[in-house]
Amino acid sequence: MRKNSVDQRDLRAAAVLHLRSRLATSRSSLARALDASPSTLGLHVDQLIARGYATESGLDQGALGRPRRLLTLRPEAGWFAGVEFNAERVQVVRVDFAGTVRATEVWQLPAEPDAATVMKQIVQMLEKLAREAGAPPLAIGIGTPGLVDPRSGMAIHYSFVRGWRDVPLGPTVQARFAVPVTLENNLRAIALAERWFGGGRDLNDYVILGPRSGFGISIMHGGQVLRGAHHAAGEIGRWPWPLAGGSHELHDKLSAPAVYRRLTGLFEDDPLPPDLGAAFGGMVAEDTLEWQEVVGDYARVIGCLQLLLDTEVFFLHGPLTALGQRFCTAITTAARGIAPAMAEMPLQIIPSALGDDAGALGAASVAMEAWTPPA
Amino acid sequence: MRKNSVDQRDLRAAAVLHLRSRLATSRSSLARALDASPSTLGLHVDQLIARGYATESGLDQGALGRPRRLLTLRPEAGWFAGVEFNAERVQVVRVDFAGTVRATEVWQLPAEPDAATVMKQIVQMLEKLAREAGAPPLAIGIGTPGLVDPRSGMAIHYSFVRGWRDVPLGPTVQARFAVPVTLENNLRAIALAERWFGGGRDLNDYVILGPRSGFGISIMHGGQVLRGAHHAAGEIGRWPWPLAGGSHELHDKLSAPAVYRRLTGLFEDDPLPPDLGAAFGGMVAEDTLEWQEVVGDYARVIGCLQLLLDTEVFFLHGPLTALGQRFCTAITTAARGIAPAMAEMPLQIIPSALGDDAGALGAASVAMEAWTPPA
DNA sequence: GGCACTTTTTGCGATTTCGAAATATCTAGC
DNA sequence: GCTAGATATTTCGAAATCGCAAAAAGTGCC
Repeated sequence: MRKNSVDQRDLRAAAVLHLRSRLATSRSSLARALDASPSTLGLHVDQLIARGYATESGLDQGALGRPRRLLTLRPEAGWFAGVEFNAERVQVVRVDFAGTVRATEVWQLPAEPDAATVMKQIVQMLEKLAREAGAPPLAIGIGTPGLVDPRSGMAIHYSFVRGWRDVPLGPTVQARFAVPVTLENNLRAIALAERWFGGGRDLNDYVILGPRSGFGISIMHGGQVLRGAHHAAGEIGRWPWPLAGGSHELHDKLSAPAVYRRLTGLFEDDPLPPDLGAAFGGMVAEDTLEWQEVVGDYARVIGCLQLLLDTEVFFLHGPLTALGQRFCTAITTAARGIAPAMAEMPLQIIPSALGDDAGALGAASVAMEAWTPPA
Repeated sequence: MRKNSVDQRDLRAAAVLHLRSRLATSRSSLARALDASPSTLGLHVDQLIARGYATESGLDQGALGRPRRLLTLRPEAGWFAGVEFNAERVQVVRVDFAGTVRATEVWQLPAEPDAATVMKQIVQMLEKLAREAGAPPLAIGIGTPGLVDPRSGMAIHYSFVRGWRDVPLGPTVQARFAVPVTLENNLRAIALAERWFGGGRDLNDYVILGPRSGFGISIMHGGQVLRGAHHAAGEIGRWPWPLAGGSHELHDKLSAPAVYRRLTGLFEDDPLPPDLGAAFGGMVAEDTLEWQEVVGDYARVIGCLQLLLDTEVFFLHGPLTALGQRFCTAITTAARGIAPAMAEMPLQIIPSALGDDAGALGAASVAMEAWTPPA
């Protein structure tokens, strides 16, 4: 129905995004990718070059014909700030205009912080990034746990920070830095991170598995993040488990702490190691019954998701990635054995190559996508 | 990133679609809806009128200002054909250019038909429609059970018709009628029917529940049908059930025949009434244990879907709609009791107002969306 | 009736985009 | 070295679109 078309300003913005993703490298390939005429696109590229956003970076001789004049974004044209936080820490990243990560910083929050403390810390770390960069960012993205309304910049609710209810996080930060500030849910930001910095570069359909203190997923479908009618899609941690008549939630079985307890035999109240990722990494791989049960639960959930969503790849994030490819392969195998229908199902589960930075990188991705070149 | 914009020909097509959906009724409201300038849109509307697709149908005086000149599509400007079939029957509808259903026809197929018989029947019924209309259709949509590739017009697989594998249904029909032919999966077509002819007129996010001979769903998200990476999304009938360690599939529990057997105590091999819808309609409503179990199973599945997809409405289709609002209300109530998380969840389940025609109407919707005015 | 006000529609110059042809720049083959 | 062929980029007139101002067509108040 609607053409994949864009108008002047958006055309330039789309060109910048394509160059940053390195999906297109010359005027002609950009024109093809953006479905614009070569002449129009040439004009916009010339403008981007004139304003210092891009340069020609040499020639690329194909097998035949006139060589393409390669286009590159100028890293020094500006930078984007990505922020991610939860109840324990705040992390920021600085990404230059070409999409290279230039700095990351983590700050541990005091125990049981309140909303004001978190907000203050976010602003302080952004200020530090700006000082180091010698310039304000072009845009700021914030990955926020809990419910978020990206439109208004309000953080609706997050139970692990005291007083975190209807916090005007977006407007507050915007007032301080006077640049576009965009909020996005944590996990959905990670979906974007996978697209811009991870293994989702050439994929339009994938799912992020996010077992951390809880268990949630985010869905990339047709190149767009699936948000749901009330910005609440992906909350499957609240599924009852086992599904038919269980008294638990999926959270209680598949979250990172839960999996650690199940694999090590710890009780509910026993203290957890401070760094779960390291703890999982140091585990000796054994085909214990507990291991098989955890793998089986994951396989069931992922198998169902695959039948429902028909996605291309599942990216595993969070501490459990330390269990490595072995864990993912075990899940795949188990899923194929659950039901005849699942045996033939295409299924790919991959531990994300992005580490703890994923959320902050995703937030930076949000900023990159929100920015458009000035008129 | 990309603007919601359209170009010349698509702008006219989008204008026609908006007029048909009665979401916009004047030049100015169309311009706002399509995000185009009033001047540009005026030109296109003048063209549509000049070519006989639309007319001005009076004035609408608002509270203030110059009255709008109402625009209407001319029903006699052409018609669209919608076809739906399964192993038992073929149904066609004729929808005029303004979106009014003008004729529907059903043909019962012989028992265990083969692919050639089905195709021949489809073509014959389309020919009859065209004869009655006195003109060939502007476009044809076909709602197809099983796997479908809308791009190539190939029907990949459907087990209940002999030899139904990689059938070039689209190209075959196109060769006969020389108009655009679009295939779409049965249930996904119904999602479009709900948008064009049912209760989904003002909704962008809803889910179709399709318990017929099997159990599947289709998902409308952000105004777009969710297809999945391999056109296979929504196949949750193949979920194992109960989820944790069940030896059944959801099909076996929630399909229309299964529900009928569960509610009436019939055995697997007992014959079913010929018209399940009528049978459900004639049922005396009793709070039996079986009823509660069926409702409970539906509640669990729908609750999980709601947490995952965060949709606005679930539309119930198929024979079970005959159980009425009572069934849907019972599911809603049951879902709220399953888990604490589900108690506060927004949840709306509605029996579709579209009857057995839904699939054919959806196919016609596919045709309407595929058509664009000639240059 | 006349005037202020509101909203829709139309008119027009400026801007943007397109399409196609012309030009540029390479490889391959003779 | 020259020519044919291929692909990329630029040029340029035509077409589409926009933004804004003007005109049209009502209501309500005096």
